[in-house]
Amino acid sequence: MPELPEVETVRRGLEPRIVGRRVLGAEVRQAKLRQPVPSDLDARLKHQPISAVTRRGKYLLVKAGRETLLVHLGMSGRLRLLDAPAAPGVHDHVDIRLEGGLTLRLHDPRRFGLVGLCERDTGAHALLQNIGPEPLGETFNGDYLFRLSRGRKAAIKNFVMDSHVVAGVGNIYASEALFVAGIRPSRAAGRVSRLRYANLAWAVRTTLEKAIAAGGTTLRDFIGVEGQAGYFRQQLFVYGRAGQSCARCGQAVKQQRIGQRSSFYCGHCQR
DNA sequence: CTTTTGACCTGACAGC
DNA sequence: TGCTGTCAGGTCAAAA
Repeated sequence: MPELPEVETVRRGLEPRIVGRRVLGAEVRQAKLRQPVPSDLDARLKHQPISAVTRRGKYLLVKAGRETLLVHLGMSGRLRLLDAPAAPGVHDHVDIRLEGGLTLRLHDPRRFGLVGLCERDTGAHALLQNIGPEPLGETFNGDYLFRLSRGRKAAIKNFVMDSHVVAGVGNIYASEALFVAGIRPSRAAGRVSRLRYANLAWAVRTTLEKAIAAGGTTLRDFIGVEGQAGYFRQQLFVYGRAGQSCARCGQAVKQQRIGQRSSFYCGHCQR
């Protein structure tokens, strides 16, 4: 479900409400997520004061004392911040209880999400070790993509969705950015010019920024921490719009499977 | 090294 | 009303 803009929406919703509060305890009802939820989650988080909520790619990091809680929402994860205790429903796997009667609750039907703890003090975690640059950061640009892509034969859509190449770009925003940049998603990554990579880097950045401004994209699962939907869906050019007309040229948007994932593009505007 | 495939899960929906 | 197959905002290890 959630790509970078959705996780950033969650982060922005959480930060002002939980920073400064202490963790009272953690309840794990289902430990079998993408990785097992640490059995000492409660012991290590209890009494710790939350000092920051940050993001790395699609990972959310909650700094609590010397510990750092790591959360990933996978395909179907939702994080809600409850103002009052409420009985857990199906797929409500983890609760983090905070001062002030707040509960941070992870709901994840497919259980591709993840709740973990980083190394004490350093905040390091194996899953964060080899992630590419932040697409909204300074080191991400066309030259970086151009250099890294030389000799690569894989489709450029897979290339930009590779978390080792750039963090946080998933199936929706890869399709959208490639449309904005005018590049066909099936094109070999190594056969795209420096200039077009500059366009793509810009397209990725602006697409993500606009999506964040809209509170993310709600297709089915995604909601913010207060339960609100994101409305970037209304601004999608191609994703999920197969057969509908391209906003730029009017031709029907096409759908094609690339690397097991649905991809959407305009055959006229994207080469 | 790069690329592809299969695995991990549940739920919604289409078609029979 | 079932049943079956397909699809879904992700990611990783293993195989090729």
